[in-house]
Amino acid sequence: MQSRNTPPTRAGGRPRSAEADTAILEATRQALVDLGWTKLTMGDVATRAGVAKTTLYRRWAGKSELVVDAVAELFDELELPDSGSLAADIEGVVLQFAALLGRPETKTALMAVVAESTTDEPLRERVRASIVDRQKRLVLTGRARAQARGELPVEPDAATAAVTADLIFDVIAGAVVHRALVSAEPVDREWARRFTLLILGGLAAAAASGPGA
Amino acid sequence: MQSRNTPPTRAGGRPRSAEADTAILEATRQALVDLGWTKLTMGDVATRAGVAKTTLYRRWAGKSELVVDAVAELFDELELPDSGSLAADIEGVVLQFAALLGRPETKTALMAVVAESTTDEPLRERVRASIVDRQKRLVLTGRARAQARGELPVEPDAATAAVTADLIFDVIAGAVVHRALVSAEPVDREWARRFTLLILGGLAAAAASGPGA
DNA sequence: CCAGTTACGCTACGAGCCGTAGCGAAAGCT
DNA sequence: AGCTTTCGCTACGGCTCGTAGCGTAACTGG
Repeated sequence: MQSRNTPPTRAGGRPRSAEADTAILEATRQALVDLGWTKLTMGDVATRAGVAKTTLYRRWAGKSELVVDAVAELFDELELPDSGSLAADIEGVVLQFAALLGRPETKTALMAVVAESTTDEPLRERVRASIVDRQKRLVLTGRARAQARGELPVEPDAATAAVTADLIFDVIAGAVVHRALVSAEPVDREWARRFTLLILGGLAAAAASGPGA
Repeated sequence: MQSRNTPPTRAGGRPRSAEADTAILEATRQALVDLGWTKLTMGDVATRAGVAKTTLYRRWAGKSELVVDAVAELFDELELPDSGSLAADIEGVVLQFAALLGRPETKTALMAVVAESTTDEPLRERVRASIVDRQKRLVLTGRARAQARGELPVEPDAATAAVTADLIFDVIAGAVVHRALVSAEPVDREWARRFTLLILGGLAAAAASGPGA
């Protein structure tokens, strides 16, 4: 995964402990659950992981980078089972995102690192590579399947196809994040269903469909 | 606006300086621009505003509450000119949101306070009342206009109508925020146009429409 | 005019966290 | 062996936090 910072020079000495790495990341996630982003401190994580504070700073520049790597591992679990239809795939993506955002460690960390990244370009790139792209994969997969089934038109020009994919991704991920973290309302099957109707059929379709199945 | 904490007991003594209030909030916004959320400190804001640090703590519990009030004032400017059609109104809402999110003080502060609010319920309520509801107004206005024009069906049941409104709001606000802050790509007229097509006509319509007008 | 009440500026303080330096010991490689 | 890098530990200056204490300023009611 190339999470930690690579040692500045080449090999030849004592190798970095892989156990320490996993212990630190696990301790970071647990600290996020217990304390939240703000009250999480480097010293506390070191104590929890059973390593010295200096060891953390040898591998990560600071709290933001550490937390990004810690939560990024959770996004590895994301997977999209082929459910046979575009509508079902969208609901699947939505519920997958929602499950991750429901976890307390993700909830408190995700917005915080995004906030940091608005004034820290390298961090933003790290967030993109470690977290955002992992989400995006799901959307691209679902889109490719839908095109294979003939449910969505294939865009011949690669550039405009990429623009469309970006648009779709921002709409889906943005809506789920906003619902879960800003509105702080549950992203359940019912919400996913109505959201899917909106995305597939547009505003009028979503408004016309009542609460029933 | 009822931004600061009301004095605990009733009147009778020296009133709080209104000039200090505006100076503090203005200094807070400027500090957000210069330093960003993380490096902003209460002491620094006090110095910029020309007041004592203790004066800040008499009115706000901490950095989060202060920043919420400081950026909330910016959201007062939000207004939706009646542009005659639902499509144009949606583009208007999107560009209004985008203009606010483009400001450096809003950019760095908004995600930060949302992150804080995930582990601080009173703060979340404050964010909702001061910021989110101000955005929501625009969406509700546009929706009502569209229904008056016959562009959207009127939902008779108040409960389901509210659910639909919440859904639409999360989709629009979420997409804009995600595009601007997570993907960190510009929300320009072209993007607003394509987004509007997607919201109005659904996925297939958005994909079918090429880059041209 | 004068007592009562509240806000203000200022100073000072203990507490906590940051990020780094310096040390001796451990663990690999050639 | 000898070299190189990591590790745990301790200690440190610097910064921010949030509060306490004081004398002064501003406004109100008798």
